[in-house]
Amino acid sequence: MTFSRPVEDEVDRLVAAWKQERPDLDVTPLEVLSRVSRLSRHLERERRAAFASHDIESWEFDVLTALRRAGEPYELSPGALLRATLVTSGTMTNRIDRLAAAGLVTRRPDPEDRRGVLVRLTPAGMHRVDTAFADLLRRERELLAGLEQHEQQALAALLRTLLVPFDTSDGAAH
Amino acid sequence: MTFSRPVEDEVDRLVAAWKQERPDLDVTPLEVLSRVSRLSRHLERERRAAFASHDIESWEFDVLTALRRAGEPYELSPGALLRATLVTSGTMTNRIDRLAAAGLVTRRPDPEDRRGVLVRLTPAGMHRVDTAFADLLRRERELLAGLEQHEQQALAALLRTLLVPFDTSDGAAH
DNA sequence: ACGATTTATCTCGACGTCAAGATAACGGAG
DNA sequence: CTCCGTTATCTTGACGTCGAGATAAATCGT
Repeated sequence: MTFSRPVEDEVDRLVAAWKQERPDLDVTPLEVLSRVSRLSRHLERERRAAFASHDIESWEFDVLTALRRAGEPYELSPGALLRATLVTSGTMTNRIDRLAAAGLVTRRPDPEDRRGVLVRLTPAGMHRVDTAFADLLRRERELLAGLEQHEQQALAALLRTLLVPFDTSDGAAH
Repeated sequence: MTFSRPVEDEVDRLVAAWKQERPDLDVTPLEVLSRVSRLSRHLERERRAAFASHDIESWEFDVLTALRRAGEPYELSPGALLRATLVTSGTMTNRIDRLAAAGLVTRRPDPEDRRGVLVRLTPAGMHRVDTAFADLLRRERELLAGLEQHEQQALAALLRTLLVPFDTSDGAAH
């Protein structure tokens, strides 16, 4: 059995400072949520660096992977894409415009709903995303190397509990 | 003893879709990291909503809390602030400008280093941040209500492990 | 059929962030 | 004391996102 050494991260210091300044408040929620926010920020930087070598940007990747995951014929509506990526509709329109200009997706009217359009991955987009994704997974595995398999599973399960309420009630962007 | 029901979040669906489309890849890193990113995004929305009622914005809060935590005399350099908030120097300059214009902080030259300046919380800024912080903690506690105390502690510990490498090697923004 | 409501997407202006570079001052080596 | 690399902050321009509103079509109740 290994005992955890007193290794501190920035959040430990942050919480200690609050206890000093506002001993009347219970700041334990920060132990979890502040770490989530900060880790996410660090991850975003890592992603950006990882993608730089593949000539792809973070936001492009998010959209292309959603289409890639959808499977044949790699086609989704803008609405489905914005729900998958947690951005607003204006943002998604803009993203699709730029991806189409880059030849990574095409846009065509939905034959079954004349309000809608369908966004489809091109072969070029497919190749781009598959290459970048493999590399991303490799780098992410390294970031998790500090945790045992079972710890990763436990962490995933705990995070899922927090996430379910958001993903159940419609967390759709407008 | 309670058995966990098969409650799914969006990441479960996302991982399942990848296994279908790319059975050759091991996508388990996403179980953790994708949840961190998505949860952070949801949290940011919650924060924005919470702050709306206090006439304060998310980015303002981040800067003001850093100063508040610092304790008497509630004064830090821009450099310290950008390290605390994980933004770049240009962003921080801009933020301080706007906070100063709003009368929530003041800026004065550092008497000991003529390159530097010191940013200090005003009484108005202090009041603003203390009110908003109490409310934020209340809301965050609700978000964590789905987890027992010991689960929250376990989650915090696991996240710390992932965070330490970033916070140890200088994760400073430029 | 008709009108009201909902849904899907796009338009546009305001805003915050980033990245790179400019400026100025510090601090150690010789 | 001077040179030079480093550090601290600010400036600037490009860019991506948001949020509110516009447009158009589908859906539902009567």
